[in-house]
Amino acid sequence: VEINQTYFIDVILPLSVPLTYTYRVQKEYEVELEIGKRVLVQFGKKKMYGAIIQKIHYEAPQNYQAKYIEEVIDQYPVVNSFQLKLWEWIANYYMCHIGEVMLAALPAGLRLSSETKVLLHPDFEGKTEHLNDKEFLIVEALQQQPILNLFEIESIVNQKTVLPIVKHLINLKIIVTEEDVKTQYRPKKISYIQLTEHYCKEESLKLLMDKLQKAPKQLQLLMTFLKISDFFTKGNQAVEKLVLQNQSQSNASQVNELVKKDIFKVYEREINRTNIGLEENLEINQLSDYQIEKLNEILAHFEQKDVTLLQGVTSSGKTEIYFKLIEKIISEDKQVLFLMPEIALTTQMISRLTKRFGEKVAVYHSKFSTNERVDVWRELMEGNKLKIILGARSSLFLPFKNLGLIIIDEEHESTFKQMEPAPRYHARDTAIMYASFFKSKVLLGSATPSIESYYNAKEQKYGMVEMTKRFGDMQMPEILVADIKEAKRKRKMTTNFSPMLLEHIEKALEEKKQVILFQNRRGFSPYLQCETCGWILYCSNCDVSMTYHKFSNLYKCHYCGASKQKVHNCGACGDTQLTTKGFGTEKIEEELAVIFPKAVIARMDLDTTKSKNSYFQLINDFEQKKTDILVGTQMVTKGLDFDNVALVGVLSADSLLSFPDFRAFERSFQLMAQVSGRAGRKNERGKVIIQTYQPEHPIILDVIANDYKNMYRNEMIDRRNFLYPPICRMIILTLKDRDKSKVDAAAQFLAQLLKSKLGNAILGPEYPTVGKVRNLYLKNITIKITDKNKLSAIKGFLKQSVLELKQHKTHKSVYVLADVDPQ
DNA sequence: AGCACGCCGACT
DNA sequence: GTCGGCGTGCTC
Repeated sequence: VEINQTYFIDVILPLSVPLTYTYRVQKEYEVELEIGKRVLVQFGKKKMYGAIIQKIHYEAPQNYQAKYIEEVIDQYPVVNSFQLKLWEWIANYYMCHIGEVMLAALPAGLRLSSETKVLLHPDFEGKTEHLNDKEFLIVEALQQQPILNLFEIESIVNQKTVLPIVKHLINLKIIVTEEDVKTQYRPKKISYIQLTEHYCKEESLKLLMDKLQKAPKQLQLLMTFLKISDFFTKGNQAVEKLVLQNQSQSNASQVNELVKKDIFKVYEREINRTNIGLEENLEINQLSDYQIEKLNEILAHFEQKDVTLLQGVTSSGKTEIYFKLIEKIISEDKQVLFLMPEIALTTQMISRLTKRFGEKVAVYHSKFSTNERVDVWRELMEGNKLKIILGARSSLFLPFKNLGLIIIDEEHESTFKQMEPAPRYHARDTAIMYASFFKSKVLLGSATPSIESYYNAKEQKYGMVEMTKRFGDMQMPEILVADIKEAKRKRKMTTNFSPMLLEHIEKALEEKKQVILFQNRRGFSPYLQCETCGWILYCSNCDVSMTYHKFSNLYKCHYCGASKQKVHNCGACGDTQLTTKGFGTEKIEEELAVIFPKAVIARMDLDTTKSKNSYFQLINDFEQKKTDILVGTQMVTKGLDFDNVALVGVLSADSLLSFPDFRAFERSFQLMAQVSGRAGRKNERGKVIIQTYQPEHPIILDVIANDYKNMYRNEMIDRRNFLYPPICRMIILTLKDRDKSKVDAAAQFLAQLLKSKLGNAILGPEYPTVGKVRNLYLKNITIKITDKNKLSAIKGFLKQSVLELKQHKTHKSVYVLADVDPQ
């Protein structure tokens, strides 16, 4: 090793940039270098970022002069080598930039980027005569408020381009700018109170007590402190400030008074927000013989295979088996990751797990604050306490050291796949890859597995364990079909409810039982149509109809969020005869209120569960039987264990079945089977009513017969005939541009290029179902890959072809994104 | 992502 | 003319 060599590091920036970048390291920082630590670096003219060290080496870049780093931020790495390897795998497999993976993986509190702040120059004396109007406005604002950011300046001068003005003012030495690097993370601190040295002596303490006779509140505070800290036997023990306040019934300012008088001293300690002091409940939950048998089957599969699929009908007691497995893994001093879809992460599950495993458990999902997330992250990185993480898909990115098992419950859920933005990763598939880094096992659980996973089990790639018995031999619900076509023909459908459904709701209400109604569409009605010419109100930015929301009295676009207030005339013929068509949860709720005026009706959809609290409130009210009928979207199908539900209604099976997607039938089956599982939990057999125009549809028949296997067989025939996953792998390239003809031309060019090498593996280009979103026209090219050994070569070719497309002047501005294994 | 550079329309 | 908006390219 040469003596004068300097170190260089390749870093990952928290940005969507295609490369890693090389920086030079000053001698003084060399000892601090470690892969996974963050360094502060300047990227571009002035912006600063906290970037992750990916590689440390001696190779000076050939074609440019590397910048020096600003500093090494961390004392310890924030990501470990397993995580970095995972990031690289995701970027590679899902065809995105590693910076995008970093953005998804690191909680916001660990990401650093600078913001430009504008301040008055220290030598500025207030002369403003020579300034123009806009410059004057900025200086004036800075005299009011000493620090401004660029957005604030934009609004002050009311224009988008402010940099030339700012630069001019800098040249005039009137203002300066600085790059302010801010952290969002604030550790939680707890204040403790102790006596000051002086009053620890007995005489001075006594004197103090005498002196405080005139201030009874302060005396009381002092006495309470002495009592809580057990001062006379244990000495000057610190007491938590809040505890002292509560016990002495005083407030912070009264405590501060004593601090001012130098009687108390305060110190703060950083604490972690993960579960503290929760007791582990060592009582072993007894498994039934059936559950023990199934657990042993799983363990036997794990001897041979890395992944096992556990197919268990609702309430077959999967959770107890999960718990036993978790127990086993943590007794080997390994960690467990328990993934669930966000909507299934209910308080019920969280409290069950924390009650059993105490402070070994942490929960991690998107409704957590960034501070809470960083605390979980740090505890995993630095501590040794956490053994079990329960979370949604992003908890895959936490810093595990010795993962022994990943459980993925509701494995079939499509929300495990991230759609927007990149990385478009599937948490199940990524978890299987990740587990292999640790040589650990994966358990997939579902009542209605995804076709892919079931196929992999059938092909002997995964182990498979089936649980067909419901716990306590509870019966499967009785499923009835209401033929809407027939009811309409007989003119018995005046509302969106069939006579059969109405009759059963009425009966359930009479018996004081609860009802769940499922309609996979929020809002009041999905479109507004002209009675005269058939015109439909469309979103002006997207290629979809606008949904009417009665509550807010707005027409909303569910794709871009745009809304319109009132529409009186037809956009084509100007007629005023406009009617809302179709129905969503809101309309169902309204019709119900008319038919059953005495019933308490609640609605659970995206619109009613925006806040964390409202979601729990809805579930709570239903659990406590305050609600008679719950109307909802997907949300009602998951994780709710209610005992009193006698009836579940699916209002329109057709809207599921007619979805333009190769997975529509699979999804319809899964959704209907899942809602059905909500009916009749204890003692009684529940009822499910499915309303449909197609009572003879094979999927409906499979749902009635609860025949997953038949659904699977038929689906596989279609997937083979029309070549869809799991028979092949799919990648969809989506091209976007504001100019429709540009997208068409670029898509045509790219498809031609791809076809020249891959032939009929390339489909399209074609318009997706929604051809325009947020004023961007879309076009898809689908790649079907039957030989999975060629997967990475084909991805390489795709990247290269996109680069080639970008070489052409006419096509270079078209945005291309890749979706690997689309959902 | 954010910033510089260069092109082009519209307003003093 | 010039200012400000906007597309394009580059950042170690």
